[in-house]
Amino acid sequence: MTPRRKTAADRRAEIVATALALAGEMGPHKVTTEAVATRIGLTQPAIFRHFPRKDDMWLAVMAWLREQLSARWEAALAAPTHDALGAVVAAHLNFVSRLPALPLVLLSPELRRDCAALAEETEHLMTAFMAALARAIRLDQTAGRLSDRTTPEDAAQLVLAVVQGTALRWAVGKQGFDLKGRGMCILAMAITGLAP
Amino acid sequence: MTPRRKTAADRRAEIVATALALAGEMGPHKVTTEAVATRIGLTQPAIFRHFPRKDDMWLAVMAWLREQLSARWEAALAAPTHDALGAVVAAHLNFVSRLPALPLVLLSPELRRDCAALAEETEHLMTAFMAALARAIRLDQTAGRLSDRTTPEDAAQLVLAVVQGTALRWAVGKQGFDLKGRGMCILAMAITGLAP
DNA sequence: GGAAATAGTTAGTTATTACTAACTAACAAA
DNA sequence: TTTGTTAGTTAGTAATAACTAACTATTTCC
Repeated sequence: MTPRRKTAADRRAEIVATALALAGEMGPHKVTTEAVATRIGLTQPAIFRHFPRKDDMWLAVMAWLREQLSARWEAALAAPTHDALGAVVAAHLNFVSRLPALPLVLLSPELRRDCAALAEETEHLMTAFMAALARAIRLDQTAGRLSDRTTPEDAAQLVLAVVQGTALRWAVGKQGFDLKGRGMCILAMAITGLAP
Repeated sequence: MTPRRKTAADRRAEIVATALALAGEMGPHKVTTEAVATRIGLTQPAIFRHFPRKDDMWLAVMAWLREQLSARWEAALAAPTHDALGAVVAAHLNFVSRLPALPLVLLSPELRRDCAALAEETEHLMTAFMAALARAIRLDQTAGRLSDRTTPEDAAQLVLAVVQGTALRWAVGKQGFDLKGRGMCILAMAITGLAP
């Protein structure tokens, strides 16, 4: 087997994408360097030319996720809309729908076990998401679409819990329902509230 | 090292407790039979006298969790209170506070990877929790403490997402905040709603 | 076209970990 | 006291998976 050579940058990107895909299919822990390599059509040690430690591969995955996600949050916040919070959450859920691995990778204690840097990266990602949610909520509050009896930061905690809880149940339950549909519906309930 | 012999039932219980403790300390995946055995003070193959496959150990863990949790949910539902939903959620969070492993074990894709029985058990546990939440919500609805514009089942999805999302963030974030306090606070927001 | 750089290969090492085989020692009942 | 049952041991196997060393082949640049 002699595959076409690619530039290191292309190959790195390919490895990152493959790791994410495999994580979605069989859980982050089952993503071995062997599995990644054979899916791409390489031999296993080839992975180590691009990522000296396996953890470096996961770090690259996290970096990619962070880029992608924050780009989408920003786009949703920038677009003029009558529902900033809904736009951000919808953008997020849309992206996650196509990447079942995301909640698993983000929240996998397996991956964080020895690699402190990885744990930090996921913390960053979550706080960045919280910040985006808080910004959206503030926008909606000043527009009078959301109440300002709670601070944007507190409200963001509620929304984050709703989104992550739903996404995780969707991911571990083998994607048994429409994530975006259900997620937006639950968010609507959280906005309306359960009180009479 | 010749430890006191225990009855098989006692030893099984000890192994289950130890597995849970270790899962909380270093993640479910790091819970090897060796780690469990040495913490107890046994040799590694002794584990296999009590659980022929390692998966059987996790199944026993799940069964124990299910017993404990449903007992607490039932107790909370049975006790006369002016806030059934709050009581159930508080009981749940109280229990989880003392067992950081619970969200990890419940939602770990690692554990479910090959063992279908384990995946089923966790499904059961989650649906049982949903059912308990729905019952509590129905009680509060008929008492006029919650609105009945949403079905108890739909509302339970919101509460489940809130509880699981919060618990998971607490567990992976190394228990960096007071789970019960924060959780009840977020639940209160979900009940009040974010709308003006 | 030749040389340097580099993507990739083959062949292996080391560590970990679930699991087994065969034996031993404690306990319980006759 | 003896005898069967069973909790536990020691020693070892097979498989997996991260990582390394040394070599090869394909680009790219002069």
